[in-house]
Amino acid sequence: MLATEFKEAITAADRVLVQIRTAIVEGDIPAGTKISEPELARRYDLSRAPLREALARLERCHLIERTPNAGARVVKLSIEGLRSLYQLREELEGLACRLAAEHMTEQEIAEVRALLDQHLSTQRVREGESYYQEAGDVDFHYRVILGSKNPYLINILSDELYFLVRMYRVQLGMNGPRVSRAFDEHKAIINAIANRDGELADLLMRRHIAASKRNIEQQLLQQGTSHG
Amino acid sequence: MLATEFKEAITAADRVLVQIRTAIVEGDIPAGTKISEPELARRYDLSRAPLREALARLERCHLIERTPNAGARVVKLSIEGLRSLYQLREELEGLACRLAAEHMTEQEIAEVRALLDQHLSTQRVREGESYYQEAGDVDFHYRVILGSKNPYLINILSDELYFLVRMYRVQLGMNGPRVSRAFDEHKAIINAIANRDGELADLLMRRHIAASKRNIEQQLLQQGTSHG
DNA sequence: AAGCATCAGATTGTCGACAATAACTGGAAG
DNA sequence: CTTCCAGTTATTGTCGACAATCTGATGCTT
Repeated sequence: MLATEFKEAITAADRVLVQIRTAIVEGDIPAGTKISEPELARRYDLSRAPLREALARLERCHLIERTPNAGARVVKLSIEGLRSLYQLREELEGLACRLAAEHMTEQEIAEVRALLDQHLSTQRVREGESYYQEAGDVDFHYRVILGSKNPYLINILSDELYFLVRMYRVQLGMNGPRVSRAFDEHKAIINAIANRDGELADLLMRRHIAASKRNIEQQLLQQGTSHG
Repeated sequence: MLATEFKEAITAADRVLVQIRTAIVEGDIPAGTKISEPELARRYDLSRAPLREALARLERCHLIERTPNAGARVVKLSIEGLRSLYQLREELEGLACRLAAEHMTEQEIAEVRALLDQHLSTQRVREGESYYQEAGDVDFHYRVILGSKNPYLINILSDELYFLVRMYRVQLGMNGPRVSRAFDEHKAIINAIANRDGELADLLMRRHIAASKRNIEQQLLQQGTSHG
């Protein structure tokens, strides 16, 4: 899905990684499920060697938790986990904004603006389908992150943290007025970057992420209280 | 070395990971070296399966770079790499300080202070031996990072970024007046945390890290100019 | 002579089987 | 009836071998 995955050669471990990762993020493999290596190997029709390679990378992006000799479980979504994750996200994407304001080329900025216009039109067409919003949002953030030009920051955000972020968002959903507001916030952020105002872009991005967090937090609280 | 490694069971992959990682950090396997799986398997007397598991984790902490079907190389130390890495470090350890000022218990703070006193005494005894300073510094930063109580932040800093940080520091060295100053800076940081002044602790930590960066940067520049 | 295609060698990716460890069931003792 | 212990089963960790791919050298063509 992300550009960093298309290095040169695609291996079986890469393919099954994408499949399982998508299944976890979308909830097809529910949170908290015990991972059985033989079962998954049969299911995806390959040996355990590439499967274990894939599991190692899933652990890397915090989608599963392994304990030696005991196996792996799909991570559980929790309010503390969400807070810790978004605390980091605010800080790192804020930094990404400051660096993007410094390093993004005019062409890259123009491309992001074109992307936003495109999102706006598709949003009009497919109103209510939150999945497209989700994809669009991820794409916007991804562009800004790349714009930071810091390889370690890019790696941490887009390869390690973002799949878990998407898991929270996909499984707990974006609702109501939040969807339309996000576009305006994206616009404001890219404007600040275009003006080379890193401080402002940082601030706006932090608020944008904080708002998103509150939204998911409420869903989690409602879900939690209704169950217990 | 770090507490996060002693989970429950120690496997062969864990052991060889620690061995190879130490060899890379200390420079026994020089930067830029091509990694040969069969050779390392013979050298450490095990099969390629656990070795590959170890290599996957080394890639995770940026000590090696793999390209599919082509093999792995030990990472090269560069001035751009150092800057990108320390840019992140400043931000993340600054955050860690703010969180530590909020979450560390009085007892944890007292332990860090005891640790610093101990470092001071051992420094007097073993003056000049920069390795002990190195270990002590890592230990101090590690305590503060743990004090943040944010599991994702802890994981990124101590499991992913810190071995590369250590590689820069061990191979390019800490020299002269920097060593003794570091202790004072550590003292000031833990004092700010003890006063629950997260802002100040953040600022002091950023300066501390920036100073460390400049030190290594100079070494790299001298080394670079003397060669070409 | 330079550039490209082809082939040999080595390396990585994948497979199935074995060994070591952990989880589960059943039974016995308190 | 509960708790602890042992045997059984299933799972993970490791191994050696095979297949697919890349690297480098050789020879041919232009």
